[in-house]
Amino acid sequence: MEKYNFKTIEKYWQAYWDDNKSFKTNLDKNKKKFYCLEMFPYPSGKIHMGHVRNYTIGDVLARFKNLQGYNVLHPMGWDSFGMPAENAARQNNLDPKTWTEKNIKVMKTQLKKLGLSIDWDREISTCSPDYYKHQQKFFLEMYDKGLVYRKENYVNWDPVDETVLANEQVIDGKGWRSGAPVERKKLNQWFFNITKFSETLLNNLEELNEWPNKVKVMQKNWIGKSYGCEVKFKIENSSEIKEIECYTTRPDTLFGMSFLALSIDHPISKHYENDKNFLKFKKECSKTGTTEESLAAAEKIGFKTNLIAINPLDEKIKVPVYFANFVLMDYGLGAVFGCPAHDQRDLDFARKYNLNVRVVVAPSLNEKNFNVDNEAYVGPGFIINSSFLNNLKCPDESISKTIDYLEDKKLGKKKTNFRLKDWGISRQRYWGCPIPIIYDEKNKPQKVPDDMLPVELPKIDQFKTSGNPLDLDDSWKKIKIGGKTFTRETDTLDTFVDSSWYFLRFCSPKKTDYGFSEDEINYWMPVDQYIGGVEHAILHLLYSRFFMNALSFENKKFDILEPFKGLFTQGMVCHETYKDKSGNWISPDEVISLEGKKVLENDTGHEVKVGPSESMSKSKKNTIDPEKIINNYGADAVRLFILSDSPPERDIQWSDEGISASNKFINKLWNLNLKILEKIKLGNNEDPDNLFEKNTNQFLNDVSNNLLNFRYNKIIANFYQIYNDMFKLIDKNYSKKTLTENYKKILIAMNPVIPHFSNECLKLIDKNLGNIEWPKINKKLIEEQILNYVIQVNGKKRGLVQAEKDISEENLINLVEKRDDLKKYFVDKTIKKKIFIPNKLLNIIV
RNA sequence: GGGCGAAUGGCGGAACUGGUAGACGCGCACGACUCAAAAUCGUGUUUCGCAAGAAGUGAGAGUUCGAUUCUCUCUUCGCCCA
Repeated sequence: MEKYNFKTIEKYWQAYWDDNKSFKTNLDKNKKKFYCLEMFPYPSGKIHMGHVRNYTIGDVLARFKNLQGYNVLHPMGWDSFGMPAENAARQNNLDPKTWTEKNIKVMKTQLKKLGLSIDWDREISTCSPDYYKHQQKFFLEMYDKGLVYRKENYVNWDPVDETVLANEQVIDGKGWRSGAPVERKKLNQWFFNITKFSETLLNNLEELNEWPNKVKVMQKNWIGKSYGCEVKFKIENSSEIKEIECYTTRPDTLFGMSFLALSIDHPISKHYENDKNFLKFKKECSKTGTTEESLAAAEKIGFKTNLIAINPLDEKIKVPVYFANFVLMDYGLGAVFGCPAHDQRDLDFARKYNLNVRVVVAPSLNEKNFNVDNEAYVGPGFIINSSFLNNLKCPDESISKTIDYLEDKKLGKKKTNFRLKDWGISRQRYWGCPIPIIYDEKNKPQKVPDDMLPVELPKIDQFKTSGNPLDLDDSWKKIKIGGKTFTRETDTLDTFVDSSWYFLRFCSPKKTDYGFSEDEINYWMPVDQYIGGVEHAILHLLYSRFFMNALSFENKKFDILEPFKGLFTQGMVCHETYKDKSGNWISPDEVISLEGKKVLENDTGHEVKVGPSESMSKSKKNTIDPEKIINNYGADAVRLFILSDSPPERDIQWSDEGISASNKFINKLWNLNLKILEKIKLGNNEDPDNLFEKNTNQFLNDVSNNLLNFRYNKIIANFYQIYNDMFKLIDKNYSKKTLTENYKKILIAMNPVIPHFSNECLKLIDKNLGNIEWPKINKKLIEEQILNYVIQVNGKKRGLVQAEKDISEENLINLVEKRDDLKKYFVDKTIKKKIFIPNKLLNIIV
């Protein structure tokens, strides 16, 4: 058996595609376009298997659409701002730019080795001023439109590193690097007014019918539209504070209220600024993080004021007013009323401070003595103990009736509320896009003048261990315009901003005066198929959708507002995990498999504990380096395997057996190919049977269908099947014409998955092949003329009968009666009924 | 706690709108080639049974001539939100 020399052949074709710019795309209004985009990578150092999977899935689609004659846009770029670069710079004493650029170079070479059909002339990098200068323009445009504003907001502050932490950098309330308890700190920050589009972002989800439903559900929950009511509570005993307004989604439980709770940032807190105990309480609260999750986990604590609030529905119900750590200022009005019987949080609070618990909802009308102990009742039922609301069905009738009543009496008003908050975009970091704002002597923000854009990052040689370098660099920070001194904004933009419009930039990557050309956007957008990990299902996708709306707000720039027509979220790549005796993780490279199951440590020969397969991660050391695998088996084998074992939306197990099977298969294909070439050379004896042609068309049909439905694992099964078919048939004597035509079609159908192999084989058949096209399928050949009919007796399969297509019921029964092995099941019995499904089955009921 | 989804051989997974369960691959077993091994090729491989046959798609019910597929209840696992 001859070995397929993937090294030479893959190198040849990759150079060929590069030299000929085979995947270069231009706007061509006469051709139907297809925009295929995979989420662009963060240049962290080397590509990982997740990238391999993501980009292989996309590449198969792009190549398929190319063969189908579409004008395919398939670009690649780098999401190159972000914290890892700063961390690496600190560690290695260099600047983030150098580190990032080196990584990009390495990863680009690696991606090319995968044989991706990418138009590299459109390559972009978000950390390049050529990219972010347009982003700064967008920022200022949005500033002019009122979509950007500044306000004070809490951040996670690491007091040791003197830096702001992202939520994921806070682990158990402590900074991930310093280990110091994280504090809440108020900072002035910039915000995008994404909530202006809450309704649009929610409603437009409905038209996205090529998105996975689960992603739409997640976005819907994230936006979190709720219907409720703002209720006014009179304050009895204060000359300064007359009333407090609360937002609630459950006004029907008002009669069960036993306290009012305010956020510590509620305007009323100003009245307590001189109260030592309140300040102490506030400090206590600042110890819990800023996330909803950490607040939910934290103990509920309160600070009791002297205020007494009156229930608007019953003036006899008077309750104390607390400041509480679980009320957030940016949800609703920063004030809620507590109904302990029907809200777990309120119940915990009430038990702690010995407050009244009054049940106002019972599961059914015969349970009027229903009681709540330490578990709040939040289910449906009927209203009790609530005067005129009694017996209303909850929540169907009770909520709307209460709101009507409150509105009628001018005690409250109906209000829809969104969970979605405005997008805080300030980051106290160096390695990001500078915010194009300067402050005058009075600290008033001003736009950086247009002719001074882009605001570029200053070059830095060394990273101090703490603080933001931009803040420390006065030569950059201070700027003189027209004799006046200004101070630059030293925060940079959240990197999610960079990735919120990169898909637009790909349409006009070289345009210098603006971020994109409207003409090109209107041709290429929307992205027909977007492919990436489900971990970006909420933020990245929502922000991108917001950006389209924001850019076109008050000044229509393009025809479409939804950036991604189709979305596909691929699963992760997993691998077994290994630990040594002392419980340290061991990488697969250090583990050796002997006599089947026993797994030993390579160096020491010690036995290794094999753990469950988990998504590949550096911390668990269960990663496999794609470049090594490509070097050992070739890109085609890797592409084949990464698609073969599991449906692309599910997690896949990486296995040595798997990749080696793919490698073997390509070698088998190669040897079959040599045999076919020989047969083509010889072939002149006409074998009348057209099985080869029939199988070919069946194969084309299956592959086409599976390609369109993202059933890539089944495509690989189709490959194995057609190989098995060809292998069986190759000893027959087909004509040169039959062999050549059909084998070519098979190779073309394999081209999207194993492009190097396919191109090489096609070249061997026909040197002057030229452009290849997706073959037309002859459906007539696929339709069977002789079918296997299933014969059931009482619904149980008893055998098969071969008969011609479209046979009548009577004729089929005649055939069955001639078969002793089938006849025996019903011959002595009375036939009650016969069910005949044309071209499928016959069920005899006795 | 709420929402969404999944569960099929030793393993990854097939089965189009209810109509042959287990395609295809891995693994395993046996055989061929070889002094031998690797590689390669051939045969077999859901379970029980010598066989005829029976059972079988997480568990239990239901609808149906017929259910992996539809409905309900439960169990376990995954993801998202809290």
